[in-house]
Amino acid sequence: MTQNISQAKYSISDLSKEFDITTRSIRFYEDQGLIFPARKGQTRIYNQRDKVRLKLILRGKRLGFSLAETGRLFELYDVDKTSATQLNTIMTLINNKKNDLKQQLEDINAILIELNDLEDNCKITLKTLENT
Amino acid sequence: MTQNISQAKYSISDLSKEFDITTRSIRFYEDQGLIFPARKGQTRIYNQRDKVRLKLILRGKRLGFSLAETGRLFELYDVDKTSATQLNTIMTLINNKKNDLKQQLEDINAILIELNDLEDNCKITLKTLENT
DNA sequence: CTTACCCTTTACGTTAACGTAAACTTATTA
DNA sequence: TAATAAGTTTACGTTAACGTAAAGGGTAAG
Repeated sequence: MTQNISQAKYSISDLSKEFDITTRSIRFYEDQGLIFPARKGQTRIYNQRDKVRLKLILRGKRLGFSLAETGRLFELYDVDKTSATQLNTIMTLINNKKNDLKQQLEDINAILIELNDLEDNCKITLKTLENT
Repeated sequence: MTQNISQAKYSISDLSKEFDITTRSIRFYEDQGLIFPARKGQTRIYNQRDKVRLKLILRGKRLGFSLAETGRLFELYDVDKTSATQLNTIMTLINNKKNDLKQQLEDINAILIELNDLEDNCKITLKTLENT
């Protein structure tokens, strides 16, 4: 009783429009081993999994991750069939990444504070200008 | 009564060591107009202001800012002698940046949650391996 | 004086992440 | 059937952010 669970399928231009990136970029990510869409003939067919990966790739980019880094993060998700030593290696990687991200959180909060100060200064200066 | 307030001075290699970057990078940032150290002869002399800027440049990099973006942020700090319309433009820029950063905060929190899940899975798998 | 070290400028090389163009296949529409 | 649209591969071009090497000046120690 193998049900044909209807999986959503997308063309490359579908995803291109949805994520507002070029098809060139999408093919490039495949080239770098980050996604591996199915093929119908030679045409690429993307499914939900590919879509999620694209979303993660773009999120990574916003955070300044290289494609290689994002690729390594993807690998971390295939934890099955790994030995204890491998698991420990993975946990080290995870903790490194977490520390990076915590540093980024600090950075962002610092900049936000500065930007708020700047904004306040602008407002004050504006008030001053109005009173002339 | 012009006091000679003793300003700290640094050589390029001082800063290179302190921030763990190459002198090439430091000169490059100057090339891009992000810092403008004084000169003694043709040797660069850096002061506290330059040091702060370097710190900000590196923080920007950690957040995925391009040097050009960081440069634009630096310009925002010179708010003096600007007209009201300019101030409004600046405040728009500030708000755009703030929105970007808030998006990054969301991104980072999302990834941190995923990493924690991953870590939990690793731990569980490790426990399982121990019980064999 | 020369050796060593730190500084300088000039300039070509390198990597990541695509842009862009050429040349071609497949499918749909007029 | 011819044109249009969307897909493909191949491959050279581009930009940012430095790396790296060459060629040289300034000064302090041996």
